[in-house]
Amino acid sequence: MGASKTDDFTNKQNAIAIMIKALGHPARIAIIEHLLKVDNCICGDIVDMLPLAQATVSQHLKELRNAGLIKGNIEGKAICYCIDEKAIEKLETYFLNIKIKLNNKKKSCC
Amino acid sequence: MGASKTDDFTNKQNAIAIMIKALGHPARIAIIEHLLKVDNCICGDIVDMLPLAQATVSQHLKELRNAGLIKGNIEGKAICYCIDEKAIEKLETYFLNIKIKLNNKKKSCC
DNA sequence: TGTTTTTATCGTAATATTGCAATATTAATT
DNA sequence: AATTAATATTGCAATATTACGATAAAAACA
Repeated sequence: MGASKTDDFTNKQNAIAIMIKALGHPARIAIIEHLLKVDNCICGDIVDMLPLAQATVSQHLKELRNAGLIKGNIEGKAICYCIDEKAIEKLETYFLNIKIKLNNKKKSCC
Repeated sequence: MGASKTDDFTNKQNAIAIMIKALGHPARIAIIEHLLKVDNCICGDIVDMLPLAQATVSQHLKELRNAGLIKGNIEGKAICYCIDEKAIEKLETYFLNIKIKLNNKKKSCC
C-alpha cells in the first residue's frame, strides 16, 4: 500500500491531519519560524536561509501553501510568502481543546 | 533521496517536527481523539474502533509512542495506552507562541 | 503444560516523500 | 524584442510510509 485510507476517517480528522502533516518536516518548521522572525518574506530569502536547493524549497513552500499554512503574494517579480494566521489559530485551538479535555478527565489510567 | 536533511536543522526544529509528523495521519488523529473520549484505553478497543488491521494499528501506536505522544502500561495481558499530557502541552505551547508572535507583528506583508 | 488472548514484529507490495539538476515560466528591465 | 531575475515545474533516484497477512511473543487461564 502506502496510501492512507482517508475515506474511513471523518472530514475533520482528515483536514486536521493534512494541516499537521504539512508541518511535520524540519524544513517546513524552519520556514514557518523564519517567516515569524522577518518582516519581509520574499521567497528568495527563504531559499538563502535554508540548506536546500531552490527547487526543494519551492516544493516545501507549495506543500505549506496547499495545506493553507502560508499564502503568497506576487510582488513584482518576487513572491512574498506569509503565515496564514487563521491556520495557526486552528492548530492552536485544536491542541488547546485536547489539553482542556485532558484536564477535565478524572480517571487517568496510565 | 527521500530522507530529510535533519543535520542541517536545529535540534528543536527536528524535535518538534518529529512530534508533529507523528500526528500527521488521520488514523493517528483518530487514535488520539479516541483516547480522549474513553476512560479505559485498551489497545484492543482501538483496533476495534479503527477500520484498519490489527498489525497496522499496532504500527500507528508505535509511532505515537516513539514520538512521545502516548504511553502504554501493561495491564494483565492487555496494554493500556494513554495520551501523554506533557507532549500535548508542548504542541499547544508551540502554536500558542506562534500565534502570540503573529499578533505582535506590526508589519504584515500579505 | 497446553491453550487462549492480546499485542508486537516480520516480510512484502504499493504508494508517498524528499531532494536535486535541468528546464520552464513569469515579470521586470534594457 | 531580448535579457535578466525570481519562482515553479518536471523528471528522476533514493528512501520512507502505509497497509496487511502471517507469525512470534507474553501473559493469563484451563
